[in-house]
Amino acid sequence: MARPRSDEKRVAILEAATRIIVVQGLSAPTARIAQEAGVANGSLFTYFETKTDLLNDLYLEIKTEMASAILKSHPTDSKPYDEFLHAWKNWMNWAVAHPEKRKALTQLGVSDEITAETRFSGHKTMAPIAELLERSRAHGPMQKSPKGFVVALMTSVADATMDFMTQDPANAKKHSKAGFDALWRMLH
Amino acid sequence: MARPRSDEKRVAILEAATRIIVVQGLSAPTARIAQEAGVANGSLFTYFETKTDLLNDLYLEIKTEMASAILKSHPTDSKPYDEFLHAWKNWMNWAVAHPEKRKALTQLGVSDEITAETRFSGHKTMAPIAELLERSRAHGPMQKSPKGFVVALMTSVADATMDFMTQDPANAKKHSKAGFDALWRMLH
DNA sequence: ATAGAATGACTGATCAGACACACATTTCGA
DNA sequence: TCGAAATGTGTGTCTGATCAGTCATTCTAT
Repeated sequence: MARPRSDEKRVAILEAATRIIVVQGLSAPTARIAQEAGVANGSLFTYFETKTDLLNDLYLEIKTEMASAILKSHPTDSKPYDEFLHAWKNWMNWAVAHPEKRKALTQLGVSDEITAETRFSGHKTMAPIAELLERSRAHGPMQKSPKGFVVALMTSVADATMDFMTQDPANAKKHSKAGFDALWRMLH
Repeated sequence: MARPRSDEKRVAILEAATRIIVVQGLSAPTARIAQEAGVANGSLFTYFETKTDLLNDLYLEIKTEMASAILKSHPTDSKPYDEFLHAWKNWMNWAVAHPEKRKALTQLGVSDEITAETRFSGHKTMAPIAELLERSRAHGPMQKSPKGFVVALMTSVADATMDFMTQDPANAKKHSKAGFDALWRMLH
């Protein structure tokens, strides 16, 4: 059998794309991404049919990684508060550890290159976190609001918190707690 | 270069840009914008030196309009709650009445075409609203958090609320109140 | 008559993607 | 065991399309 199309290079391209997108935006030339990945620009298209495919794959890859980071070593039998706080800390830690992935994800998220299907898959990876949120707001003032609205509020508070942590890393821990407390107050 | 004669055409171009950007994104050709505005593509450049200038002007124009809509008929001698709720309602009404401007503003806000100066000017127009927020959180649990963080949280909750109202207009009023209550809980 | 506004064909630059080829690995016949 | 054909991966030059911005010219108001 011929050497399999290496998954390593695919990953290298995705990582290169992340780095380039952060500084050049989504209009970064594929040739620049290929160069950064140490691959010929023609080769890029043997791994991804089109630039759009590359961007969609990247979006999903990062979102999936983020979701699994949030659920890392998740305590199953704890109180909602502890469960949720644990997930929140994981989330914020991931954001601080991977600012470039988060930045790329933000750019991809508002791009119209990302298809509805891709967004839907992305949402599905966040389903366990949404479930956690459901349990946390079960008896609070938002129990009558649509689930999607509460999820949107949580996400937006998380995003704002992550932005601020990235911008002022010295007080990251403090901001993380303040953001969580603010969210918790919102739900109770 | 030639100086523009009519401010009307400048406005027409900005409005056309809003409409086109909503459906085509920021990569929409200037020729398309000019066409929508009923102007020759060369003429566009007698009103705006470059495409980047056009986008920056548009960002500021919309942001300024939004800020003044929020402060419309603002009650000066009321309690913080009433003042803030009034401003919130204005904000949400503006968003529902001008979904395309909001959409364009969102796109422009994340674009790297918008300069730091432009963003700074944009923030300045929101200063009165930030001031209002300051009064509303004066004695709450967030009084120790940096002003910028609290503003960011408010903005993100507002954005999420506006998104949901636009997406589910039938229950817009309900969502508006739910969003405000959530924000108020966050601050108290 | 003239100054400045408006025009639209044109240009140079950029970029996604194609394509023809080079090269590595596996298969297979003798 | 060995060489060569077959199979499939990787390359980089090339091309057609797109687009921001230019400029020689025309229009319009006074």
